[in-house]
Amino acid sequence: MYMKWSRYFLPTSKEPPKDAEIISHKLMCRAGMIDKLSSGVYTYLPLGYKVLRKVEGIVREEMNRTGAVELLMPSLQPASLWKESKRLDEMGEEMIRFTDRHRRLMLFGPTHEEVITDIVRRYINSWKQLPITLYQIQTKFRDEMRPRFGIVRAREFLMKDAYSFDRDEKGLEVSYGKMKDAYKRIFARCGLDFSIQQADSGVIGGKFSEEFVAKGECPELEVGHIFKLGTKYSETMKAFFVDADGKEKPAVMGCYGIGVSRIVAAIIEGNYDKKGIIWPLSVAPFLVLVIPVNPEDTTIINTAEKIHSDLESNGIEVLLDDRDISAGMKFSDGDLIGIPLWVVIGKKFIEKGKVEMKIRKEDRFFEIEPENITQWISEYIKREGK
RNA sequence: CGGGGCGUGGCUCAGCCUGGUUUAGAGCGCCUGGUUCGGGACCAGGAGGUCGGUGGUUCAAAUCCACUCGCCCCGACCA
Repeated sequence: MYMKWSRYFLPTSKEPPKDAEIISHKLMCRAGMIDKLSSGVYTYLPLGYKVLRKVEGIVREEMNRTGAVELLMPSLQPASLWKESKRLDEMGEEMIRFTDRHRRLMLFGPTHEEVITDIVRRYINSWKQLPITLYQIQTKFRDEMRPRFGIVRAREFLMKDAYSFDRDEKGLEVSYGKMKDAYKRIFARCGLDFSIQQADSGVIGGKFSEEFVAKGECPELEVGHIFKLGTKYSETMKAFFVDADGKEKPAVMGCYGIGVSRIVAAIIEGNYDKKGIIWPLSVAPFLVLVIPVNPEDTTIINTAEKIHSDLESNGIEVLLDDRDISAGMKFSDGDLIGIPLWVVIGKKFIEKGKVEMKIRKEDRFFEIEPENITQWISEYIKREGK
């Protein structure tokens, strides 16, 4: 749809809020992407939500490509399930709990091994149904002792969690390998520079885990963590299947998490300059920013609107900065929110019928005829790879 | 959870130590009019806070004391 800045909701600011420490947090606040409601609890404003959805889309595509199947589990869970897995006390205060009106202890899921194992034990009975990997993209709740760095360590955040079930260890190796490959593709597509490290499995348990750590100044990061769980949950929760030899065996599990909201921060940590964010094409909230320098000049504004609708009809997401403010402010805001390509319509259009393109990441302008814009952009996308 | 810090218009902050000319200020933002319009313009006018909350000390509290709530930082912890 036609998107004009004046009709959008994009509150940028010159100053970062006092409590922002790391660059991604500062920029997300200044670029009008997020708003803090409470410690570790954030609203994704339209621009931030758009980026979040882009990342989510990449994660979903790559999960589906491996043959994993998406479902959606509830955030609300009965504590009884966690008693069964013996993790109720282990997770402790980090789990947000409450007693419902029937005096039943409930909790907001910090992770979903229990729920998925419960589903699988009731529906998967035969080796013929294996292997299977199920995943969801969902809001998780963790009452962090100390929320930090904006959305990097939040108490409510978006996570993709996948769970694989195999007949045996060999199968787990295959499922695990597929996920690991998918993770590499996901982070690469998001423009993240990352490393893989062996890690402590913590409360999740299992015998082996690796974490994906995004490079940057931020001391956190970890953006993904994959585990070979083995039969920890399937045995304690009795998720058995009948194998080809007629014997009952526990499913061999793996689980695979990605902090979707954390990826957004990690992308910024690795893609910014003094002026603001520089979105990789793959996750940019808009691909093109159209700037009519003087919106009172009808020739300029008409041209801007025409370019805008031409691009839109070619399936390119465009934001038109139709605000009645100085050009300098538009440029500053444009740099801040990091839209990859700009089309600037100003005096050069009046003088010689040319507009200017700016490539954000190169911080470079060049002239172009208005009728060539769409083609140039299509080629640029192809060249840069989206 | 231990240690430290901070809460004053939408945002960033000054004032607090040495209570009383402060009808509580500034910058940014916002509104109106005008001049501007290629890198966060300028002039003039204007709106907006009772100083996180409660209680106390005092003739008098944004300023002192106590409690409380919220937020941030360091540490420990962290799929």
